[in-house]
Amino acid sequence: MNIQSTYSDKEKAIFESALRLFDEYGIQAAPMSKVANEARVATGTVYHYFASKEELILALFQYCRVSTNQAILADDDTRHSYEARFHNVWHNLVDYYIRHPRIMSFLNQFYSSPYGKLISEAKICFQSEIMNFLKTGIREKQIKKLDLNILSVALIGTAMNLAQRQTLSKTCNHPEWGFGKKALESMAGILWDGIKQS
Amino acid sequence: MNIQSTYSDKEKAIFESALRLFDEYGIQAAPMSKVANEARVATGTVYHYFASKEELILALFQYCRVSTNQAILADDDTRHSYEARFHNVWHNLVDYYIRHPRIMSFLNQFYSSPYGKLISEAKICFQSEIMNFLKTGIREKQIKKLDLNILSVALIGTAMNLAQRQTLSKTCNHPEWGFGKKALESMAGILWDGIKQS
Amino acid sequence: MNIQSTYSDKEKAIFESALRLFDEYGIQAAPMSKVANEARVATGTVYHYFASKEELILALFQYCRVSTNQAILADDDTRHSYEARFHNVWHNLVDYYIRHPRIMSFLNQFYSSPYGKLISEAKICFQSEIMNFLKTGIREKQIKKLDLNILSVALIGTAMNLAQRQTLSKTCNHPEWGFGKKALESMAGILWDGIKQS
Amino acid sequence: MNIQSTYSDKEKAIFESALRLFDEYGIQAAPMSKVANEARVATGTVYHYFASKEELILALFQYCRVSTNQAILADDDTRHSYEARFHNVWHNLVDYYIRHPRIMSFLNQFYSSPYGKLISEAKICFQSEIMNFLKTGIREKQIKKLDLNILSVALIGTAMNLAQRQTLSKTCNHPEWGFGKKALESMAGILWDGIKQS
DNA sequence: CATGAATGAGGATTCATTCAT
DNA sequence: GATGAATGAATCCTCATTCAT
Repeated sequence: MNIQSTYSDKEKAIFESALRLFDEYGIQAAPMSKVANEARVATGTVYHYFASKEELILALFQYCRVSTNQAILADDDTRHSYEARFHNVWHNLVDYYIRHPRIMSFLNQFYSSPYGKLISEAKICFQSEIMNFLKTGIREKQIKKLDLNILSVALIGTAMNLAQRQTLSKTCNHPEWGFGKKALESMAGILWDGIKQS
Repeated sequence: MNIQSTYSDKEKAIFESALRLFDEYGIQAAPMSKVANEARVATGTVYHYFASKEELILALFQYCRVSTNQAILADDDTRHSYEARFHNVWHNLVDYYIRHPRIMSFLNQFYSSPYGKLISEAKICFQSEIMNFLKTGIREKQIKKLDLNILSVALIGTAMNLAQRQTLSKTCNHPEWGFGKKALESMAGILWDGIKQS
Repeated sequence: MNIQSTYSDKEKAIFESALRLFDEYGIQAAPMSKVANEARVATGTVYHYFASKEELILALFQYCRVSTNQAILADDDTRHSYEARFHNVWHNLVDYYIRHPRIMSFLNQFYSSPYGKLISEAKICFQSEIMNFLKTGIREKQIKKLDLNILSVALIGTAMNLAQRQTLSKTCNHPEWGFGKKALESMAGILWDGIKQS
Repeated sequence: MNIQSTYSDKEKAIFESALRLFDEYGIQAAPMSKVANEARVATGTVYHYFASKEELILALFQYCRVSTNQAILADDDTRHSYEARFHNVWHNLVDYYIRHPRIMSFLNQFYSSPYGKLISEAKICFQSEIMNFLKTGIREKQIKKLDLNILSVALIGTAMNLAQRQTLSKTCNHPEWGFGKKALESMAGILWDGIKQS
């Protein structure tokens, strides 16, 4: 049961087109007409599905939020050790953003733009499953009893920042800014060393 | 010798106006005319100092970059322990962004927008002093011999993400998203525990 | 035999919806889609009955024209004195517009808009029954031998203007602009005094 | 001291252009771009002077209202008999609309459109000088003690309606709908006979 | 240097109309 | 007949930029 099945083909085409153009021009500078063109629909059609550019942006945010959420915890397996699960979650997050640079770009722009202020609740919601995952770690005394927001910052802040640089290193042809498998592993290790119950 | 002294009063007024409006409307949606109005100058005057909107944005980026850089390492004191210095640097970064939310907002927007791709070199440069600080830690065997970019991600990714949430918690009136002094301290502690040479 | 019986229920629903929306938004600014919605039919259905927006407007004009015409002379009774009949016709006209403000609004808009120029003949036709009524008055030496158009202006100009103000006084909550029964009576009296054969 | 001197040349050009296009297409269907073109200015220039199409329409209404007002009572001479003055005022009104059919067209459209509801007070104000003129007639026992609004309807309703038909008779090439000098005179006579103190 | 009126290309949005179902 | 998704031309308005004063 995939969330994406709740969107029609046209809506999905519009989302994909928007993601590409938001990445290329920036959310605010991307014209709706181009979004429509690239989605192979008429301008009016976009407005048939989304009342305004803002509505499209918010719907796209939900779409990305849910996709990301699903990807991160999809293969979380409680039979594994918490340490392994933690590594896995963090890697999933990084991987997801690296494999979907436009979604990362969009989410980053969204959060830092005025739109970010529109979603107050939604945002918390976004992270609630990760929050639960971290709570479990504390409850099971696998990680230190730290502020949940702090743990979340440690997990998400590093993953986002790292994926962003990795993507930038490709975009800008600066491979030396990028990371190898070993480097990624060490980042997860730093976090785990920092938060594990010792 | 303050960097800001190299800008005239009008330029600084334009920068401040731009920071406010970029925060309110988003960089791309903020009109030059409003930037001019709020800076109490004529539209033409802005174009006297900055050839175009893009030039203004890039100049503002330099301005913010340098300000931030100065603030972070201004009081670094090599007579203190490296651990203390690390905590200090990280806190300075967080503090600076929290005390200058518009600068944070601008830098975040800048990096996630297409402008971010314009500054390849500049960006690295931005972090070079922090890089040096981290190199020192490795050379002096205070921290593990990790990839410098990874260490930089750990430092900057967490600080940015944390400051952003702190600011959002105020903007959105959700104090529960914010952090107390103790929580901040623990974040720095996690990092240090993760990277210190044990 | 009512004129309205020649229209289907759907057509009448569309007419009513159009009258309401033309009054609210103005003829040109009222969208066909809203006309359809409010008439509880699909957009395409409107186009099934009326080839275009212009056709709808013209059909609605006929509809209103005939309704009005019928209402004004419906109870004209040649057994009464001409003076009484004149008063009655004038009052019927005023009453009809006051009781059907949307029809008045539509006809006013129609006549003052470019559509008004489309109906040359039709318009005269519209007034032909009133013209006949006035001719009778002259023939029977009840009223002065004046230009028929002038008499028609006296009758219709005052009735329209008065009804418009009365309606506006309600819409704008300015009862002092409105008229009582006595004032209405005096208006008819002025006209009669001005045109009667003395 | 002409009211029009308070408008710049560009504003007046925009007004004239708007009057022409509002007459040709109807207020709502006349595009601002054409208004600008015909006024020989750029689109943006129109928006420099008028914040929106609605603002332009309201400003134009004021402009027309004042012009009309001035024209009607400009040559009113209290040394003449009240009857002569009454005829003069009524003729001035008719003449003004006939000589300025676009102003008449605009005012008619304005009053019958939704904009008409915006001006409540302004409208009364518009007629206040005519009201005073009528009051004088009553006070000096030249005309019957009738409701002022009724007198105003008699004066304005007939003048508007007559001018409208006269103009339509030209536009539609139906000279038989029009009026000669004698017919006009008789209309004023009807009114005077109806309202004069006998 | 400073001003702000003027420009006009470009963007968000609407809406009359069509047509496959 | 009835539907309403789809179209895209047309509209209102914005805003980066210029330039005469």
